[in-house]
Amino acid sequence: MALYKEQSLRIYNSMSGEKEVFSPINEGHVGMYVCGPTVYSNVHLGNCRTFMSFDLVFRYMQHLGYKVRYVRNITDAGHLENDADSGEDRISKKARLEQIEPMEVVQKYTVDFHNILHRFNNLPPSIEPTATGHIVEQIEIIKTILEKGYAYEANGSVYFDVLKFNEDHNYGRLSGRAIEDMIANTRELAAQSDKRNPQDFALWKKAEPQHIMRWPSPWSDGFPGWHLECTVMSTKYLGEEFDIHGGGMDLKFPHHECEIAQGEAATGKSPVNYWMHANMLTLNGKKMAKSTGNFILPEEIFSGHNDILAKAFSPNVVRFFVLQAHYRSVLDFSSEALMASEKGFNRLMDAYYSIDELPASNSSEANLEEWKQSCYDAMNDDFNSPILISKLFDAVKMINSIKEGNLKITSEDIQELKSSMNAFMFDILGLVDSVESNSVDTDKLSGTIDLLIKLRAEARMNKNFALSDQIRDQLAEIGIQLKDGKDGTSFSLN
RNA sequence: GGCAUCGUGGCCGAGUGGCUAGGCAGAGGUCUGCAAAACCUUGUACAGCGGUUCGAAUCCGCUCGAUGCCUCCA
Repeated sequence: MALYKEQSLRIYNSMSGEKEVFSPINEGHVGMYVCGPTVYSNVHLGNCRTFMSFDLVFRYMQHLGYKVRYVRNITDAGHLENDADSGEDRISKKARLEQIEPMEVVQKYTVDFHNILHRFNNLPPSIEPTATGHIVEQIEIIKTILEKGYAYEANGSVYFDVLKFNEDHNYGRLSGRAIEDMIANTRELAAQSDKRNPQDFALWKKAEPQHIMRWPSPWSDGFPGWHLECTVMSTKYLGEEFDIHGGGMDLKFPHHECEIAQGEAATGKSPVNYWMHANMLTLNGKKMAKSTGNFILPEEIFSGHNDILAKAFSPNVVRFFVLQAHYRSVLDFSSEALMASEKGFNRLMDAYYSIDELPASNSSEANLEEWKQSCYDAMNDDFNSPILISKLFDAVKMINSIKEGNLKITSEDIQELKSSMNAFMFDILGLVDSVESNSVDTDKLSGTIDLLIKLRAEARMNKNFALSDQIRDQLAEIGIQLKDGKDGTSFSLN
């Protein structure tokens, strides 16, 4: 029997503002769409946090036995940068700056994006469609929305008629905005003369002569509007109504609001059952953002090449740090916080690796079933990874107590503990088993260090502490720490 | 200005009415040739004021503060 029948998963739905029991449209299947990146520069850690959050969702759903189709787009057509820029989009602007083709920029940063997410051990989505690959579909849906009367053409561009839509639908439901308020609080914007109303948004934009990325359409040579690609690609691959739509909190308005409007205008159906929004990663108390320069790149963290970092941190530790906060909470990035996570992470991994050496007893004093269910309860409660991690530390305590002889456990339970820890740490949280992934190198390394440990033990036996301390200290200098325990010396790599 | 979210101990970060988060740091202890590591034990908290309640960090109101969105944005 599939696990999802035993576990009751609840998801916080941004639309209702409440945690709701998750019930997919088709039993056993989940359709999930997540707004992907605009590939015009390197992804920063803030972007990565969002994708790690949804990777957690993807992984847990799969663990529960759901067949998940996870669609995440690549925005390679660029969005309008600002009104003063006469419709020039980000990707083509960058291209001109670097004297290369737009698609070269797209390729470069798409590769970077994939590499970075892979290092964070994110699973690739099931489908990763691009905006430029779906221009035809976007033009078709614009025609439909025009036919239904929710859009109008003006000077070669097509705009969504928000006021018209709001007459028989509710624009602003997701973000909790009333259209009257929006009208009352509209900023003074120049160069919006084609729009009937400032709230209207572009479905198709006529390209200025210097605009590189352009496609023919019934209205003009131009490019699709900012919000259309997600509507088209989500419904093409998941259906007019699908289960989960995710994205960063900053996309809630206007992007997701516009997606709802476009979907409802085109099909008459509300496209999404569960809206999920991942919160921001902050740096210095402010949102990480490319545009403000307040960001840190994953590469800088892996290498330690950034002034705010005391040292380098592995992708694994960064992922653990991110998962120690709930996805709907703001998380502040700092070297200190990462340092704390690293120590905790190492303790967790050390405990995991010591499970195989635990002594078995004839009976168990620990209630593993109860512990395991508490781990599921955490995840079932809107993917509460910080609680899950606290439960894993309960297991660390359990493992250490068994090791110290203060707790008895059967060999069956040891196996159960190991497989559960394995599932929660690696399958669900997506941490990487570093011993397993580096086995070839560590074989040679550990043989070498074991020799040094033996030599040091001999020196200590002969009370040659000068030599034994030299071995210990010099290994420490190159990042190898010797650990003297009851049953001899082991080591760890820092 | 409008809408939304949040304000937890030295730091990070869970928790939504009564009972414990967890991690890091700190203190004490075990172990050690000395250390480190590991393990055990352990303290300090719910922005402020008022209200509801037998009982509030948790609900309500106000004040102060912070952040996000309102323009591309994970």
